[in-house]
Amino acid sequence: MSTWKVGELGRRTGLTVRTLHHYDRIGLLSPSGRSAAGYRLYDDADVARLHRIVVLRQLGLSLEQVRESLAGSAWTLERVLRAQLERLRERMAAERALYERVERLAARVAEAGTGAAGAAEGVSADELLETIEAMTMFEKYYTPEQLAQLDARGKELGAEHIRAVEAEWPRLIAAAKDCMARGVEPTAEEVRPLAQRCRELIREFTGGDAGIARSVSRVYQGEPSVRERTGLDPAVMEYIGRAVAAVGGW
Amino acid sequence: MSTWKVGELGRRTGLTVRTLHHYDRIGLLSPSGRSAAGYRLYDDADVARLHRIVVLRQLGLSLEQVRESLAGSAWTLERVLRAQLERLRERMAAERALYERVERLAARVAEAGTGAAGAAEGVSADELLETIEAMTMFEKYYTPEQLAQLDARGKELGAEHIRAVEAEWPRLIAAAKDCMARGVEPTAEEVRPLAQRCRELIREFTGGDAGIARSVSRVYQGEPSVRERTGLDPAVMEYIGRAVAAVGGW
DNA sequence: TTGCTCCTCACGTCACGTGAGGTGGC
DNA sequence: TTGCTCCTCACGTCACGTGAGGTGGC
Repeated sequence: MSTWKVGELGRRTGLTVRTLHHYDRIGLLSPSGRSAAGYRLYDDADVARLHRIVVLRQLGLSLEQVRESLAGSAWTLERVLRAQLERLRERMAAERALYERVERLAARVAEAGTGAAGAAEGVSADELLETIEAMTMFEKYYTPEQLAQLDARGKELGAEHIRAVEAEWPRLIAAAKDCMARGVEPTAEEVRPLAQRCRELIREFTGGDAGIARSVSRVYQGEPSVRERTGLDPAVMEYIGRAVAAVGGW
Repeated sequence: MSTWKVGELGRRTGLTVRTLHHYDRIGLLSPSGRSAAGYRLYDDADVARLHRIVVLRQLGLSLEQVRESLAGSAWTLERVLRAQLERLRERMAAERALYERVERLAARVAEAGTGAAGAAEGVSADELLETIEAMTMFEKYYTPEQLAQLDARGKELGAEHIRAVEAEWPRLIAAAKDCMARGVEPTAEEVRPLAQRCRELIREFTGGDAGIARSVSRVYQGEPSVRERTGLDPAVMEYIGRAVAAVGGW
C-alpha cells in the first residue's frame, strides 16, 4: 500500500501544503502515518477522505459542516445540504437587494456628477455623499411605491422649484421660532400666513397622500440628525401644528 | 455646540460601542475631543462623518474603501461604486452557479436516499458521498450538453444495465493485466474478444460522440485517483489501446 | 555540497464580539 | 454606596497565507 507526502497530495488535489497542515491541526484530516523524519504520510483511506472534504468544501460548506457531514449519517448529509440551500437563498436575496441599491445610487451619482460635457465636473464628493445619504434615508422610510410617486411629482415640479422650496423651509422654521420666542400664540393672526404656507408646501410634497404624510412624520421621529439639521425640534413642530390647526388643519 | 459620548452615538446610529472604539483605533473616525476623565466626545462634524461611514458601509464597502471614498474626490467615489457593482456582479454569478450545483446534488441525494416509503432509508452517508464525488467529477470534465446526453442514454439503458457494466469493467481490466503479465501480445488472437468487448462498452457510453470520448480520456489523464481506483494505469491503457487497434480501432 | 521537500512556530487577515479588570459621574 | 457608562487591554473568529528558521533525502 503506497503513501503520499503533503506536497504530492497537494498537487493532486489542488490544495496547498499549508491547507493540509491546517486540516491536520484541527483534526479534520490527520495522516495515518509519519516517516522516521516526521514527514506526514497519507494512505489510501486518507486520500479518499480528503477527496470528500474537497468536494464538500466546493459546495460552500464550512470546515465544521464538512466534519459533521463526514461523521454523520445520510440523514445528516441531507440536512446539511438543505441548510446550505437555505443559506444560499438568503444570501442571494440580500445580494440582489444590495446590488439594486448600489446600482440606483451609482446611476444617481453619475447623473449628478455629469455636467453637460464630461464626468463628475463641478460636483464635489461632499455633494455626492449628501445625495447618497438622502437617498438612503428615503429608502428607509418610504415604500418603493411612495418613492415612485415622489419621483414622479419631483419631475412635474422641476429641479428649480424643488431647490426654491428647500431654501424656503429654513426661513419658515426660523420665522416660527421667532414667533415662539416672542410669545406669540400659534393661533394669532400674525402666524396665519406662515401656517398657510407650511400647509401648502407639505401638501405639495405629499400630494395629499396620507401614507407619505405618515412617512414624513416617521422620519422626524426616528432621525434625530434630521431634526438637528433642520432645527425642527418637537417644540417647534407642535407650535407649527397648532398654527396649522388654527387655519383649518393639514 | 453639543457633543455626544460613545453610548449616545451608538444608540443613534445603531452601532455598538465596540465598533466606535474600532473606528477610533484604526483612525477612520476619531472623536475631536475627550472629557477630563478620558471619555470620547464627538462633535457635529464627527457625527456627520459617521453618518456617511454608515451609509457607505451599507453599500457593502470595506472600511478601507469607505476611508478612500471619504478622503477622495467625486471621481474617487464614482470609481469605488462602479468597482463595487462589478464585485457584486461577480459574486452573484458565482453564487447562482453554486446554488444550482447544490440544488442538483441535493435533488440527486434525496432521490438516492428515498426508498419507496420514507427518507434516506437504507442508503449510507458513504454512498451519498460517492454520488456527490462522481457528480462533481462529471461536472468538471463534461459540458452541460454532454451531461444531458449522458443522462438521456443512462435512462435508455436503465439502472440495471449500468450496474452490470460497472461490475464488468474491473473483470475486463483484470483480464487485460493478466494477458500483459503473461507476455501475450496485444495483437494476439487470444486478446481479440476482450478488445471487442471494451470497444463495445466504450461506444455504448459515448454513443459515438467524439467529444464525450475526449472527455473520458481527459478524466483518466487528470484524475490519478480514478486511475488508482480502476487500476487503469497508463501501461494497461496503452495495452488495451493497441488491442482495440488490432480489431479495427475505437 | 546543492536543491528540493519537509518540519514547527507564529504573526497577519477583516471587522468587530466578548469578557476582564478598573474608573468616572449622578 | 449603588447602578450606569465609560476606559484600556487582549483573546477569539474563519480558513488559511506568508515568512522565519531549521532539518531530511537524493
